[in-house]
Amino acid sequence: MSADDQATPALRVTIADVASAAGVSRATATRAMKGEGRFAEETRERILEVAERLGYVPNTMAAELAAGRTGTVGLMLRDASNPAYGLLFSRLQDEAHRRGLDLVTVTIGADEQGTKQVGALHRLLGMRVAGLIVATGGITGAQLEPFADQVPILRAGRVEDSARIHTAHYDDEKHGRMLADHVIALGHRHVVVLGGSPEASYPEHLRAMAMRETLIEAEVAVTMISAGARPEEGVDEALKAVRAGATAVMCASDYRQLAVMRASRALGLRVPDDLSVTGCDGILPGADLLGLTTVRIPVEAVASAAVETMQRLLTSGESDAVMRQAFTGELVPGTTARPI
Amino acid sequence: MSADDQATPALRVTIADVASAAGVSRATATRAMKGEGRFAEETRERILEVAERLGYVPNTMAAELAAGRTGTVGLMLRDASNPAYGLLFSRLQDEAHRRGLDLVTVTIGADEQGTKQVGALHRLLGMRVAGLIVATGGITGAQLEPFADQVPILRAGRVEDSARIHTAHYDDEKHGRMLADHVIALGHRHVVVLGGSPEASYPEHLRAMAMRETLIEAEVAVTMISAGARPEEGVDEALKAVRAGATAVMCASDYRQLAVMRASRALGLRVPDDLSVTGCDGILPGADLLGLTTVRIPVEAVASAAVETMQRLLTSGESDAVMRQAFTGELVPGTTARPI
DNA sequence: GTGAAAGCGCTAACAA
DNA sequence: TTGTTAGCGCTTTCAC
Repeated sequence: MSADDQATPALRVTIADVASAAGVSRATATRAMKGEGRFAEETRERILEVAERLGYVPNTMAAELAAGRTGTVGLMLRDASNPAYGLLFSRLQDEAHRRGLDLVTVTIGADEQGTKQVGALHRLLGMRVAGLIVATGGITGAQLEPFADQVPILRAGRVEDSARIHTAHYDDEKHGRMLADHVIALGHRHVVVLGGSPEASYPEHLRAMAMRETLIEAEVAVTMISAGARPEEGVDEALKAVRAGATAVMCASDYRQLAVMRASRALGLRVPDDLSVTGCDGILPGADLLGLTTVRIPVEAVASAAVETMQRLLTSGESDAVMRQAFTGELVPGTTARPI
Repeated sequence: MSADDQATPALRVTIADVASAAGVSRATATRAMKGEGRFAEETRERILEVAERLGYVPNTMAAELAAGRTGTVGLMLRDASNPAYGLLFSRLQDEAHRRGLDLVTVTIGADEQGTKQVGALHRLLGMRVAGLIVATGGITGAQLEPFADQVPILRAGRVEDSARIHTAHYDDEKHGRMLADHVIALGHRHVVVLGGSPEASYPEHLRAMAMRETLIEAEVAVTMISAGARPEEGVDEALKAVRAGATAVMCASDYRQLAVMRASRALGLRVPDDLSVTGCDGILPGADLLGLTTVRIPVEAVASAAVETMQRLLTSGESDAVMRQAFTGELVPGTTARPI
């Protein structure tokens, strides 16, 4: 039997084609293909072989529509060009793979206003995903909340204000404190804190506020600069403060730290001889070569907690208590900050 | 528990609910919602309002199943923890947004063997995506080809051997040549080329071979090292060659370059005083501060060509000629390579 | 301008 | 063990 008019797989092949080619009914074909229910092993092999030969690819939409459930978890991601998010994305995927969860991802440009974000949310909800992991600050808890009793929702990476949404996040405040303690221990008495405004980056804001508070408690003079999203913003102002006597610039992210180092170099200021600089994230490949003083955020821990929690929510009826898990990173002393 | 579930949006709301609440038929509701076909403007407003109030979220699976087509393009991505892929991902998303295409992404761990990769491919195909952009080397042209006449397929980032698959890729060979020319111009006469094996990274392999060829043509002595995927591999061997007289190490990626710099530092070798080092990618934030001598790959151009081409394939009947577009990056002289 | 009805491809009882 | 029969939620002619 080698009359192969079916040499090329066609996506139009339906289970009905497979069934009739194998001489069985659609129901039998379905059961055999997924190995559930009762069927003769011999039949199964024949069906599988026919399916293979015809290039049958099950239509997921139809399957899930009929079954009334989805096997996939939706992931809303922030711009992956930031290595911190890229790595989180990567680790979430790995962990999901390991646990047998399928992830489907949509991302939203950081610059978009609410509209697109909600559009992306609706696209995922429209797919009737079984769960939702949100790894972007662009969408608020309030926007998510209405759907929280339809599908388990977990925010990954940053804290969540809504009481009905689970989280696995970085302990941004603690990170801010760790860095501030380090700078204090180095003996700095006048420090610039350069962070994003709450709207630009809430995590950065949390870090910056924690730094500020910790520094003030230690009676260190603080110059606060709240900048926009672009890392270059506020750098000039920070260096102005340095010329006015500050000895260290604490940045709320590695990106800003790099911007400060760049600008310092351009002005002939040496790091750490003329000023100390710290960041936060510790994800950049090459951060070690630059000697960045920073905190390495616990991406792996957050990713695995996020996926693990999601899986639990999916299996055990979704009536669990709301999970809120914070993870602490590690101080990387580096060489961009030195004793005064 | 109160019996008031009208207030909370429910994913279970179907268009039938909306229709009956608005006192129309499902057909009318559909038309009004998408603004196609004939309907009274007044009716439309009423329906929209009801839908909003009920928290209606259209079931995408049902819609696309019924309509027999999908509005989304599938993206297969390689591990986004590599900033080069993270950035490509990000730019592809941006460009797709701009052009009104919806992207749904699946990624595959780099370590997986064919099985998972094919699984991911089938998941996308199962969703009956309208097109496919493949940005991972983990899946071969041969595996893709069978589906090429069902759905337009475009490979982004690296060259494709299959004659039926469109591409928008980096000109890896040219990049290799550009870097080699630079090193030759600096006067190096004995150079180590450190790249990945073809299996570990095909783009790296192409770059390394082009470097080798260019160097040899200029009668430069070349020591080739073909390493595995991990950037540390082959570094010791490269430095051994340096001690044996080589004056430059040309790496096929920035990652390897960083590894070489790290190891050099550990051994007390200074870059570029004791040896020159080059890389390739130029994507790392902070690459400028490290002064990496590299080629900045044209991620933006590839991303926008990829999406543009896909959109064209989607609109104009998919019988277009196969597109093959190569993009060249820019040499970044840096300070890690200096004249001998 | 609107509604009735016939599916899209698949799954899941329930019979046979 | 296998086939029959309803749908899943939505779109889309084609009458009204």
